[in-house]
Amino acid sequence: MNKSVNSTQLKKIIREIGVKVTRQRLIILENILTGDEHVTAQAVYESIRHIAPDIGFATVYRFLRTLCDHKVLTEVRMRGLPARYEWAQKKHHDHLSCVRCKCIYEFENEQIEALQIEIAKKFGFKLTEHILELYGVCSKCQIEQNIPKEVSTPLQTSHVAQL
Amino acid sequence: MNKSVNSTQLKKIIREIGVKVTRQRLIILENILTGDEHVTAQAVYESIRHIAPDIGFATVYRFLRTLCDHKVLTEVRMRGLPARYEWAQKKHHDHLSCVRCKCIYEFENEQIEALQIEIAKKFGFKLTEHILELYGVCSKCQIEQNIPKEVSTPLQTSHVAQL
DNA sequence: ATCAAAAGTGAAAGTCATTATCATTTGCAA
DNA sequence: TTGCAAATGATAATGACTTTCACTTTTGAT
Repeated sequence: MNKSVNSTQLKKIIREIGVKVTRQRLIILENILTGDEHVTAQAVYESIRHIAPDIGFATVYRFLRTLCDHKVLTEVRMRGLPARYEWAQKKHHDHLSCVRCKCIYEFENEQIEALQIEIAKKFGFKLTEHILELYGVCSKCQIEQNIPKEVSTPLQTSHVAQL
Repeated sequence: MNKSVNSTQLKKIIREIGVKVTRQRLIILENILTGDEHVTAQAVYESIRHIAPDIGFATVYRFLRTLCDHKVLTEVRMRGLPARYEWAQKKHHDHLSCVRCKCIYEFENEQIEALQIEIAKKFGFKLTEHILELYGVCSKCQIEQNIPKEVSTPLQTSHVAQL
C-alpha cells in the first residue's frame, strides 16, 4: 500500500459526494487510501488516533457510512464480524477468507455472476446486490495446524485473482 | 408448516447430540419444528412465552447455538440482520432475499457449487463453508413500489426451487 | 472579508443482538 | 435415592454501531 495522495485529490472526492470538506474527513480518507485494505471502522479510528486524537469514533463511523452510501467504499461483512471497508472498484469481486488466520483473498468469476442473474430472474427479482463468501483454511494454516492458533491481531492480507 | 411431533422424537434428537433432555429444550425444539422457517432467536423466545413464560432468552440462544454446533440447525445471517435458523437439510441451498419486505427464498445451483470448489482449490484453500446471498426487490415489491414501505413486522415467506 | 445558515463534530448515552456470570435448580447415572 | 455435572434464568456485560445534542466549522452570499 502506502500510495501518496495530495489533499486536492481528497477534497475532490469529498466534494463530489456533496458533503463539506473537513479536517477529520481528509484525515480519515487519507488513512483509508494509504492504509491497509479491508479495514474495520475501529482500525481506522485507532490508526488515526496518534495523528488526530480528537477525532471521535462516531465521526469515523459516520463518514465511512457516507462513503459507502456514495459508492466510494464498499462494506464487506463476513460472518458476524465487524464490517470491513474497501475501495469500491469498477470490477466486482468476492471474498475468500481463512477461518483460522482471518486473511482475506479476493477473486472474480464471471460465470458465477451470470448464474446469479439467471437465478434472480427466475424468481422475478430485480437483483440489487449479492454476497459470495467462501470460508476455509488457507494453505499456510493447513501446514501450521499443529501450532496453537494465534491470539494477536489477525493479519489482513489481500490479493486479487482472475479466474 | 404445523407438522405434528411427539416428544419421543424430540427427546431422541436432543439425546443424540449428547445433552440432557429438559422441559425447556423440548419446548424450544417443538416450536422450531412446528413453526415458521427462518426464525430468529427472538421470534422463538416470544413464540414460546405464552406457553412457558419462565424460559429465559439466554436458554433459547444457548440451545439454538448447541443445535447449530451439532448441525441440527443452520444459522443464516443475512446482512447485519439478526441470525435466523433453519433445519439443517441434507441438500445445501442458498438464499435470495427482498431488501424491501425481507422475504426469503431458497435456491440450489450445482454449477455455482462446483465453481466455488474450483476457486478454493486455486487458492490452496480447504473449503469449509460458503455463503451466497442474493439481494434484490421481489416481484411483489416491484409492483408496490409506490406504496409506502411497511412498518409492521416483515412477512417471512419461504420456497425452495431447483435451478 | 464577513456572516449566518446549514452541515459537521465529539462525548456520551442509547440500541440491538448476543454472550457471560453465577447462584440455584434439575436430569440422570450409579 | 442420591450426588453432582449439566442446565437454567436473572442480570450484567459485551461489541458494534447509531443517535442525541450542545457546540463548532464550512461555505455561499454579500
